[in-house]
Amino acid sequence: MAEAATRRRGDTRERIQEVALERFTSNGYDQTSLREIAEDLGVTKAALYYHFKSKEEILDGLLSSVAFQVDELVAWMREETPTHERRIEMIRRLGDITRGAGGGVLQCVQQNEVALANMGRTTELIHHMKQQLWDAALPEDASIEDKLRMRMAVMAVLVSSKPDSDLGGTAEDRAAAAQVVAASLVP
Amino acid sequence: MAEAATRRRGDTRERIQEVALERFTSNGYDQTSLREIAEDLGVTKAALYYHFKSKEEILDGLLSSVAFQVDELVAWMREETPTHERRIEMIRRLGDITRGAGGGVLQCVQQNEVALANMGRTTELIHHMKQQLWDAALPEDASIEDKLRMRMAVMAVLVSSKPDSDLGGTAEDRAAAAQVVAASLVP
DNA sequence: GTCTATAGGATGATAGAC
DNA sequence: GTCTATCATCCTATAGAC
Repeated sequence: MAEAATRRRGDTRERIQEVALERFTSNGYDQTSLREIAEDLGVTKAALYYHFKSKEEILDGLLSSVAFQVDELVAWMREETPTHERRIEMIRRLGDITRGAGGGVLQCVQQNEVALANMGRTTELIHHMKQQLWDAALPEDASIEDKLRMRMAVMAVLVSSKPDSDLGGTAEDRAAAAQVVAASLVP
Repeated sequence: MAEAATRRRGDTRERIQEVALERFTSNGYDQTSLREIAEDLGVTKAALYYHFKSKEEILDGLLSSVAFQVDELVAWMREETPTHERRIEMIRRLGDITRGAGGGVLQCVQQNEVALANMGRTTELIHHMKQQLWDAALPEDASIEDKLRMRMAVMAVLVSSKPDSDLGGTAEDRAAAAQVVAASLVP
């Protein structure tokens, strides 16, 4: 059977993050209580507090894992001056991150935009991540239209990778369509 | 001085909706308590319950005001079979709604997507509104790419009308850029 | 229409036993 | 590492006086 069904002692921290990410994304950060997460895992709330010192820290743990991947992408982008082709490759790599391990975190961030917009450290982390991406992709004096195009290209990738997207088709179909649309958007 | 500063007795219902919309949009629906709204208005929580029978009903009131405008747009769209030009005009009209009276509601819906995704009646209302828009704009057998294009065009309009958008420029600049980008997206 | 007062419950978080 | 028990706080919502 699936390994997810086994008890998996010793990696409770990871299991907490898994369940939390899933619920934060589908039900929302605010609407997900620690009680729910604990019950899902078959432990008590108090157990969660042994692994994380607050609810926000559970989210921060998830964020920093993907922040590392975004930092790598930004660093790669900064190796050369950005061209149209390079920006397209950047979107492609972002798609890989979104579909890869921990990519659900980006979904989670997008789905909870407002909820995470007034949360101190978490908000700063997200804002910094986005800012770096935009700065690496476009010159600072880029036109409003180009900035908007770049943001929409990124959103196309995120929207299309939503599992319950009402676009239809398989995940692969949607990812392919997203790349085509994104390519036509990127300045 | 501004009329907003005057006491305006007798339209408490509207004032509640104004304040609620503002806070739902900027701070999030879940993170906005009725206590905050009441204090903002200089009344007590109990007073809110005289005008609305629940928190959700405050939101529903806002939603139905914009649902009417969307219904009109859908009806107009259905007068003729949709063409590229007609879809562009649809996006333009949607932009008018977004910037016009009650357009903030669309912002609010977008900003609180997850929070409003599991709320019974409210969720249905939103889902129905979106579904009608997509159905009116595209044939039901449209390709995934075309569906995605249409959705991104709408999102471009919404993103650009966000007041605190980090795109820079005036609201008019951003609206103009959004129309250009949307036009290049619409199938 | 607006108030005071309060019910009734959920939540994030902590203390301390095992 | 996980538990029981509990705290303090906040929330939505209601009852009833004015």
